[in-house]
Formats: sequence, C-alpha cells, structure tokens
Amino acid sequence: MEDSTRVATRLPAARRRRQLLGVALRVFADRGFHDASMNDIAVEAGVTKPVLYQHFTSKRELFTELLTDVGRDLQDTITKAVASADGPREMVQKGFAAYFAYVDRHRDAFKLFYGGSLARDDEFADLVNQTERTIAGLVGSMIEIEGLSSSQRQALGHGIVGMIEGASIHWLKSNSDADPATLAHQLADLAWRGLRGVTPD
Amino acid sequence: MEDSTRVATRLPAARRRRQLLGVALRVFADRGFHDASMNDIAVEAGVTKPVLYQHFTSKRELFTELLTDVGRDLQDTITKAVASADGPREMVQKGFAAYFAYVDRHRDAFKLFYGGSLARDDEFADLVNQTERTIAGLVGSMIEIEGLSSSQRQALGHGIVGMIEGASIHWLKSNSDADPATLAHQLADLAWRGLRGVTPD
DNA sequence: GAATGCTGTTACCGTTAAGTAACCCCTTTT
DNA sequence: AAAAGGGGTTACTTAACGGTAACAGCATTC
Repeated sequence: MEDSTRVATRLPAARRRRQLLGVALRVFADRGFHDASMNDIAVEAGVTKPVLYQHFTSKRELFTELLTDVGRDLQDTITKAVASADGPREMVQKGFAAYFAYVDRHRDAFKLFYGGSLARDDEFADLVNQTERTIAGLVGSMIEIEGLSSSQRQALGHGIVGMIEGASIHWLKSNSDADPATLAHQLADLAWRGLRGVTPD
Repeated sequence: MEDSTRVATRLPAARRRRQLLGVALRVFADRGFHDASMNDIAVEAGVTKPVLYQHFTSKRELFTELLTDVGRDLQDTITKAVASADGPREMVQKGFAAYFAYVDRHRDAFKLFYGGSLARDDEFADLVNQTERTIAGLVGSMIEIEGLSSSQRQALGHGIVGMIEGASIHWLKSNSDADPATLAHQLADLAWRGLRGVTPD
C-alpha cells in the first residue's frame, strides 16, 4: 500500500532452502561456527531467523549438512582425479592439482573445512576426519618405500595431506596471486622428490 | 614435590598466578577458547571467577599470554635444534625430531596452538602465524631446489610445516603408541627423499 | 588488640544468541 | 468471495557467560 521499503522476495521452499545453504556456507566460512549467529545468516539472506528454522531444525544441523556436502565433494574430486592418473608420479601430480583447483574454486568450502573450530567438536571432527582419512589413505598407498606397516603409511599419508592443507592455508592467507596450478606443480614436485631435490625426473 | 595445579588452599599471588596459567592451558587445550569458560578454569583451579580476574584482566589476555609463551617455546626449541645441526640433511632430521619431541612433551601446548579457533581471530592468528612463519622460513631455506623465489620457498616451507602439523595431529588423535622419535625419523626421511622414496634406511 | 592488607567469596549486571509462539499477508483454490 | 495454506515477521523466553561490586576471613604489622 504505502511505504514498504522492504522488498521481501518470497521464494518457494526448495529454492529458499538452497539459497540459505549458500549464504550459510559463506557466513560460516567467514566467521566460523561460533561467531556466526543464526541471525547473521538470516539477515544476509534477506529474511528473519524463524525462516531459517523452518528449513533447518538447529544450527548444528545446518552446519553438519554443509560439512557433509563439502566433504563428499572434496573426496569425490580427489578420488576421481587420482583414479584418472596413470602411474604413481602422475597420481601425485593430478591429486595435488585437483586439490588446489578445488581450493581455488571453492574457497568458502575449504575455509569451512579447515579454517575453524571443528577439532573440538566430535561430531564435526568426524565428518572432516573421514574425508581426510580417505585422502591420507590414497596418498599412503602411493609412498614407494618398502617395509612400512599400514598404520605407518597412514601416518605419513596424513603428513602429506597436512602439507597440502598447510600450503593451501598459506596460499589463501597470503592473498598470493600465484597460479594454483603452478603451486600444485611445485608442491607435487617437492612431495615426490623431497627436500633433497636432485632430479631423476 | 607438590602438584601445583590442584591446590585448594590459599596461595600467594605469584604462585596462584602460575597455577592458574597451568590450569588455563589444560582447559583451553581441552575445550578450545570459546568452549572453555572463565568459570570452568576457576573451578578446575579450585577457586572462583573473581580470583581469576585478579590476575588476568580478561579472557583474551589470559589466552594471549598462553599463546605467546607457547609460541616462544616452540620457536626456540626448533630454532636451536636446527642450529645445532651440521648440514641440511641433519637439520631436517634434528628439526623434525625436536618438533615431535615437543609435541610429545607438551601436548596441551600443541593442542592450544593448532587445535582450535585461532584462525578466525586476527590477534590470536598473528601469534601463531609468527611462529609458523619463522619455522616455515627455516625449512624453506633448506630446500635444495634451484631457481625458487623467496616467496615460493616460503610457500613450500609452509607445506612442510603443514606436513609436520598434520602428522602430529594424526598422531595425537589416533592415540598411537608409536615412538615419536621413530615417527620423526620416518617423516624426516619422507620429507627429504620424497614420495618416490628409494631405499628405506 | 586494633588497623591494615591480602586472598578469597557471594551475588549480581549486561549482553548475546539459540530457539519458539503467535500472528500477518499474499496467492491459489473452490 | 470465502476458505486454505504456505511464506514471513514481531516479539518473546531461556540460558550461558564475561565481567564487577561489595563484602568476608585471616594474617601480619604497629
């Protein structure tokens, strides 16, 4: 009728739900689980809190759904990239490239996964750990060193995964305009040849 | 010998302060910054909240002091270990060994540093980053690959630091009874020779 | 043996945020 | 045109927690 400076675009449920997931991913990635309030998310989505609660029964459930989605995506991406390779050297190269490409294209997803307060929460941690464990297992099986037990391979695999994560975090943090593909290549090279360098390429 | 972390009686200020720092480290390491309340810390120390506030002006200040102490300790430990080595191969070995020994002997300190919600907070993150950057710089200078820019060395250094962190976190998480010295040796070996491996020992 | 000065406690305030009840309004159906 | 139903809002409850004022015992000092 009169004033109404508010343009409350009404959306069908399914569409609103998807929008909320997208906004929540962004806000959680930006502020972390604790520091992002349900009200923040609702406001950024242009609605109010109860709308959020019509689609998600709790803050934890919303966060859990995001974590699950991201974990599945990332795991699939890496697994497929590695599976498409021919030989261990190429597996390493393609795996690293796929990881950095993922981080580059899904920064919020990556920040959600590794930026924050999940280590403290068993439920959240499990979701992340499962993905990490899968990738670490993949890597562990690529280590061409004889006489390692499977738990030793797993431990070293986690080391390599940590290496990728550490480099990714540093890359995002330093706002480097370095090409992710280049970084992936150099890191894969380092992982394959070691600090010692040398070069039977 | 007395257990300085669990005394219920009246203590002189300096002693109480030290006790509170010890308890706070344990509680923060266990529950993280957000999920640990000042009341929790006070109760675990056998006193009440205002006593805590007689020694620390705020929760942030308390946490900051702990982070600073831990960062200094860790940085010194690694720097000295590396400085005592003779040649790059031994630097890697001694650096890794020192890191894992530190994690083993100061689990709470390590958890405080890498377990939690510091990435989100600029002040906390800076304290951790400084230590990480120093170590990453040390490592970066050990990479025997020609033609790398200093920022590239830094990036790869962060990768190696991430590798150590990732392996440490996995080691603590999996409650492995593996000897930290052995793990350090294997990881240093992996870092030095790369995934390509060649010869176990 | 009163005064002084710590160490410590009880009881409170203010804020922030999760979650909910009750209601509104617009569109579609009959 | 009246009913029905779903999308949305206002306003509230509850609970946790950081931080503080005021006060209480117990030494030591004078």
